[in-house]
Order: sequence, then structure tokens, then C-alpha cells
Amino acid sequence: MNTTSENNEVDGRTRRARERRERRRAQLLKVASEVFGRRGYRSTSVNDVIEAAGVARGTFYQYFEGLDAVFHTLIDDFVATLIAQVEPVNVEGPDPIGAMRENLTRVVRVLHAHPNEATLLFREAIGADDTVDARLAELDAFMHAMVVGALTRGAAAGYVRDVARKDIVASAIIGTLREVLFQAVVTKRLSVEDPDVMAQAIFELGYRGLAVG
Amino acid sequence: MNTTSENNEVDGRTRRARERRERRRAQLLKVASEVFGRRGYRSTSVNDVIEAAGVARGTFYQYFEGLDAVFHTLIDDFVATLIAQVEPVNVEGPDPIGAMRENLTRVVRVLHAHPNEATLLFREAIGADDTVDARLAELDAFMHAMVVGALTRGAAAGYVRDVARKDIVASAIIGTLREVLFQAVVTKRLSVEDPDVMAQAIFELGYRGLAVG
Amino acid sequence: MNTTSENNEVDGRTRRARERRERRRAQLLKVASEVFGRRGYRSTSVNDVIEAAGVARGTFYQYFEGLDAVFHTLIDDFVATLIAQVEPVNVEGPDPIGAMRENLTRVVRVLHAHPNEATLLFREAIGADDTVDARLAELDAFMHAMVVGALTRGAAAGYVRDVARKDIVASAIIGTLREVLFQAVVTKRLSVEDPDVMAQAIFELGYRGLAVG
Amino acid sequence: MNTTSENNEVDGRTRRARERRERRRAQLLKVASEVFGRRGYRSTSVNDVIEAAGVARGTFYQYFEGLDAVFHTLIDDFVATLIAQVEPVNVEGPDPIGAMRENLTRVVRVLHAHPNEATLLFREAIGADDTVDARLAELDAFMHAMVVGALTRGAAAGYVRDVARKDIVASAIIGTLREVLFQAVVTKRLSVEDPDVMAQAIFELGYRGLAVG
DNA sequence: GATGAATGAGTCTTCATTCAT
DNA sequence: CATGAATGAAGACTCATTCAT
Repeated sequence: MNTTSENNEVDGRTRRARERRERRRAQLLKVASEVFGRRGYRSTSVNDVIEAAGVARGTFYQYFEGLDAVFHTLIDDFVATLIAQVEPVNVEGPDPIGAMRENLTRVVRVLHAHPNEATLLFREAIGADDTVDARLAELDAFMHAMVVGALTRGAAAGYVRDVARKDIVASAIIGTLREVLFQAVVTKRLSVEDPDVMAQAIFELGYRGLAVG
Repeated sequence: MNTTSENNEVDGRTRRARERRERRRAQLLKVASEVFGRRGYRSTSVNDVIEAAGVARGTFYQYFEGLDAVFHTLIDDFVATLIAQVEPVNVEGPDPIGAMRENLTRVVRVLHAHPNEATLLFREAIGADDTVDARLAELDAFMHAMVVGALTRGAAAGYVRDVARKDIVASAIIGTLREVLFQAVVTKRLSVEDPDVMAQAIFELGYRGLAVG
Repeated sequence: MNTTSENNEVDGRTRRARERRERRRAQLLKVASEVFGRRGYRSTSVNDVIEAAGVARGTFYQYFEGLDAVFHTLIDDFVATLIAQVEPVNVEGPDPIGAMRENLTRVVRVLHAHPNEATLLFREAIGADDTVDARLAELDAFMHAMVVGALTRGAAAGYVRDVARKDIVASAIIGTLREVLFQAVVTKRLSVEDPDVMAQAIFELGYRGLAVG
Repeated sequence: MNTTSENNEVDGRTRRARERRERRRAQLLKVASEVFGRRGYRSTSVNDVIEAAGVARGTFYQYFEGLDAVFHTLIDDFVATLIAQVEPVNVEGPDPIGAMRENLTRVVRVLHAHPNEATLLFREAIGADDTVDARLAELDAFMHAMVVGALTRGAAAGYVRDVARKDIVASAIIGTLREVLFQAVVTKRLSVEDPDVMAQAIFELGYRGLAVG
């Protein structure tokens, strides 16, 4: 019927409009992450982004409340993606150590594949603003809790030593990851071709330590 | 005599003037580091600093070219102080491991004693501007070279394992220190009363690893 | 058709936008020349101009890089207008002297019609800055070359005496024009109702001198 | 007597103090005129002057109210010096034309001998501020009246033509002098070795004009 | 929805002038 | 008197955000 077809037409229009909106939004995010990666978040202005995107000032503000919002979105999305790479390790499963290593490898691969976002996370997001700081603190807390849990369950299962200050050791392990990944992905001072090599080196250090024999 | 007393007076004036200048400069640096620590470098304006210091706009510019200069000075001074804590470790000496731990303990103490500056270094200085980035890169390179050297000489002397990727392991060790110190001194998420406890935990992890037995 | 009308609409918008921009720019230049004429370029601030124009700070900077740019534009435009009044005199034409006088008359009329700009040129532009100085030097050189050329060709054609130091005489003639115009148009110490009277007086002096008979 | 000798001593002290004051003041004026000549009055700051003079900020303000005062003093002194070169021409004396030329020659010599001050007068003083403008207007009026008087008396005595607009002709003559001197002394675009050559050229133009024969 | 001109708050920086030592 | 640190008014410039078209 007429009404139906009209409704369909309207629905079609609405859908297409929404899709266009989403494409625009995604494009703006992509361009922004490139510009942030190139010039640094703090020295990027709205101007830089709209020029790079070939879009008018007002258009930008129809999609985001401001540059902060873009930045927060990028950080949040990327943090979510990273967290999604981590699968809970069953300490009583067949190969818990291997499972951990696989988690690490997946995270490293995502960081390698998104160097702009990695740079944002490691370099730009630190001390940026309270909102981002809070988000990073959450990420930290998440990782910290996870590692402390793993240490606790691992020790109970007899897989790892029962260290006294699990909180310090957890921070130490996180710092290891953070720094190596930062140097490999962001500053490129460490040249690591294969993520597995990195995982291997880190695991050896963390698991066996530097003691001889 | 008259001439002498006049000369003395002039000298006295000059000396007192210079002293006053230096006190002012030091005061401004101190106040600035506090404000930076409180509000973050990037959201601090010259206004904030001069208000906190109780000083007129022009006065500030008589002592520093701008906020950047203050920030750079703080970073440079603090980096120099930190580096000065590190004494070269003689791997063939009686207790090289102990010497390393003492280096670490001294660094930790300085960071504890200057939480504002530590915050600047760990949180504010990252991605701030090219000059500071270069300075931090130097600090990184210095530490990295030191650790790689220690690993090499330690392995030659039979104190530590001869790991394959010394560069990755060095970054990992630096990351360990950085993160633990950051969490302990800046975010205070880790409560570490005694620097030696921290050193102990880190050493145990790095030296013996997590392997059982 | 739809597309066409849309295109037309877009074109119309673009055109109207450009026209508005040009009107704004012209308005700002006009207001600025008035303010400069009233308060003097050197004691005029951006504030003075935007207040007089009833425009916001940022608007001004969307059209000009700064007050300098406005000043340079005004000077350059006016110099171009003045130069455009001068037509080359064909010394072998029917009435070269009359042609010269017509050139002079046209220049005088333009100066009369734009007293603000004349003031800028005669009073404000001298010693203002290096850019303007260079521009004025060009204007000077242009006029000087023109007069020296006229003297040379005039002497060859037997119209004027063949003076020894054509360069000095050229400067003298230019000085004559400059000073009389300055006093008539800018300071209004000379009241000259009719440009032709001025031309007449100057020509008499220059052509016949003060000698009796 | 004691009192006398004391008074004498005091007088001596006072005198010497005054002399020192005057030497300082003269030195500051000299240095300032150099700096003004080099960097232009408008881009010279108190700083520039005291640095060039090797004197403290406060000292400067003990001798002058500000840079304006220095500038005004320099202009006033120089204008007075120039005016002092001009001796009234007795139109019924033996050689009134020669007397005028001598006046001109003396003025030219002073300008040659003080290029910094000449630059101030010709380039920096124009449109500088109301006080200077008024002073220059006085100088203009003085010269104008003098020339108009000379034209009137010269015409009455039959030495020169009785031109219709003596005011315009007077401005023209002054403009001649001003421009030629400006180009010769300040911009050095006219190279005039001998002041008499300049006087000769100007007089020829003014007296005989450009007419042939 | 897209556009881009207009806005004005916020910062930075200079420099003439004062005044305690 | 000489000194130079301190002052703060004045001005320049940027940039995130709004809104009429």
C-alpha cells in the first residue's frame, strides 16, 4: 500500500542517511588519528583535522563535541579492542603459560597494526586530561587485577613462585610490556620483526629471571 | 679606609643583588613545579604561576623566556640529579649486585623526595614538546646503554645469564623500574613505605624470575 | 532540473559568500584608513580599528595578518592608483608641456579625493617600517627616473634647458610637488581650491624660474 | 674664613657635580642620536639607549623623563642650530642673492655634519607625535614666512618676478630644499660631494627655471 | 546536513616607569 | 646619584565554538 511503500521509502532514506553519517564519522576518526599520530594530539587543532578531512568547521561539530571527544573516542575504542584480545587464562587448563603468551601476542599484533593509535595511547594520552587519565587508570586497574589474579592462581596451582609483593610484581610485569611495546611500536628504537621474538624474550626474563643456570 | 669601604659596599650590593636574583629564580622554579604537579604542565598558564608565586607578570619574564623554559629547566635539572645518583658498577668488584641495588635505592629516594618533579618526568614530559622529547630520549638512551653494558659485562663475568636479545631485556628492565616508580611515587596506587622493599621485589623478579624452585 | 537548481543554489551561495568577504575586507580597509588618518598609524592599535569597524577581534585577523598588512595594502593600493594617473608624455607630440600638466592635475585630484590615504603616504609612511620604506623608495625611483627621462628627452627636443645635474634637478622638482601637495592636502596650510591653480604656480616656477622678465 | 672656605668648597662641589651632570646628559643625547639614526626612533627602546650608553635604567630617568623627552630635545636643539645658520637677507644690500646662497650653504653644511640628526628631522620626526609635529610646524611656518617675505621684498626691489601665489611658490621652494637635502644627506641616493654644487643647481632651477635661453 | 564567517575569551609578551637599596 | 629588580598596563594573536544561510 501507499503508506507502506512510503514508510519503506522513509526507512530506506533514514537508513541510508544513518549509514552516511556513520561513514563520515568513521572517516573523521581515521583522519584525526592520522593527524594526531603525525603532529601529536596537543599540537593538533580542529583546523588541522578539518583540513586533512576536507570538511567544513561546522560539519566537524555536527559529529563531535570537540577535539577532546574525538580523542576520547579513539582512546576508548582502542582500549576496548586491546582488552578484547585478552582471553581469560584457565590456570588448570592444559597450557596456561602458552595461553598467556597467546594473549600477549594478540595484543602486540593489534598494536603493530595500529601504530597511530598505539602512539596516542602510549605517548599522547599520558597527562592529557582528567577524562583520559581516568580511562587509562581503569585500563591499568584491569591489567593489574588480571596479573595479580594470575599470580595468585598460578602460585596456588604451583605454576609460579609465590612472590611476597604481588602488587609490585604485577606493576613490574605491566611496565615490562608497556616499555618494550612503546619502544618497539612507537619510538621504533627496538626493532622487533616478529612479535613472537618479543614475547619469548619477555617471558624468558619474567619466568626464568637473569640468574645463571 | 673610604675607598675600601666603598668598594666593599659596592661588592656587598652586587653580591646581595645576585643572591636575591638566585633566590627569586629558585622560588619561581619551586612554585612552578608545584603548580605543574597540581594542574598539569599543559593546563598551566603563566598566569597560574605568577599568581601562585605572588609576582608580577613582567617579573616572570625577567627570569625565564616563557613557561617552556621553566619546564625545560625543571626537567633538565631533575634528570641531571637522577643521573648523578647512579654510580658505575664494577662488575668485578666485591658485590656488583648490591652496588646496582644501591644505585636503584638512591634513585628511588630522590624520586620520593621530589614527587612534583617525578610527576613532571613521568606524566607531563611525555609528548610535551620536541625539546623535552629529545631530552627524555637521551635519558632513555643513557639508561639503555648502561643496562645493556651491565648485561654484557655481567654475562662475561658469569654473574647473569647471557640472554639473546639484550636490547629487549634492557627495555624490559627499564620498563619495570619506570612503571613501579610511577605507580609508587606519582599515582600512589602502590604503597611502598620502604624503597628497599621495592628494590627487593624488583630484583627478585628480575634475577630469579617467576619459575618455581 | 533538480541538479541544476542545486548547482545554481550552491553557486549562488559561493558567489554571495565571496562578495560578502570582499565587502567586509573593503570596509575594514576603509575604516582603518580613517582611523590611521585620525590617530596616526603608529598610535593605532588593532583595538582601535575593530572598535571603529564594529567587528570582533578574530574577524579582523581573518582578513589581515595584522595591522602592518592593512597598512601595506593601503599604501600599495594607493601608490598603484597614483602611478596609474601618470601617462607617458610623448615629447614629440603636439603639447608635451600640457600633457605633463594634465598628469599632475590627475594626481592632485586623486590626492584631494583621498585625504586619508594621502596623509598615510606623506606623513605616516615615512620611516614606518622597512617594507613600506622599500615601497616608497620604489615610488621615488620611479618618479625620479621619469623626471630625469623627461629632462633628457626635453633637452634633446629643445623644449627645456640642458641642466648639468639632472639628478639634483629631478629631486628638486619632485620635492616641489611633494611639499606643495603635502601642505595643500594633508596639513591644509595652503588653501588651494582649484588644482589647476596649483599646477599653474608650480609650472611657472619650474619653467620660468624667479628671474625677472 | 671657615664659613667662606666651606662655602667655596661646597660651591666647587656643586659646580663639579653640575658639570658631571651636564656631561652625562650630553653623552646620553649623543648616544641616543646614534641609536635613533641606526635603528630608527620608533623601533628604539629605552633599553637600546641605556645599553649603548652603558648606563642603568634608573640613571636614564634621572636625566630625561623618557625617550620622548630625549627625542624632543634632539629635535629642538637641531632645529635651533639650523635656524641659527640663517642670517636675515638685506634685500637692499650689495648681494642679496649671494647672501641667500650663503644661508643655504651653511644649512647644508650643518646637515652634512650631523647626518643622524638630519635623519631624525627628515625621516623620524614626521608623524611621530603631536609635540614634535607642532615643533616641525613652527619650523615650517618660520621658513615659509621667511621665503614669502623674501619674495615680497625681492619683488618690491625688482630682484625677482612678482608671482601671484607667493604661498605656493614658497612651499615649492622649501620642498625643493627639503627633498634634495633628504636625498643627499639621509638616503644618499643623490651623491653630492660639494654643497656648493647643490646650491648652484637649486638656484639655477629656482632663478632661471627650465625654459630655454 | 553542510558551510564558513563571526565571535571573544584566553594567553603570551613587551616595555616604560617606579622605587628600595 | 647610580642601580636594576619589580611592576602592570597595553597590545598582539590564536582557536574552540556558534549560528545564519
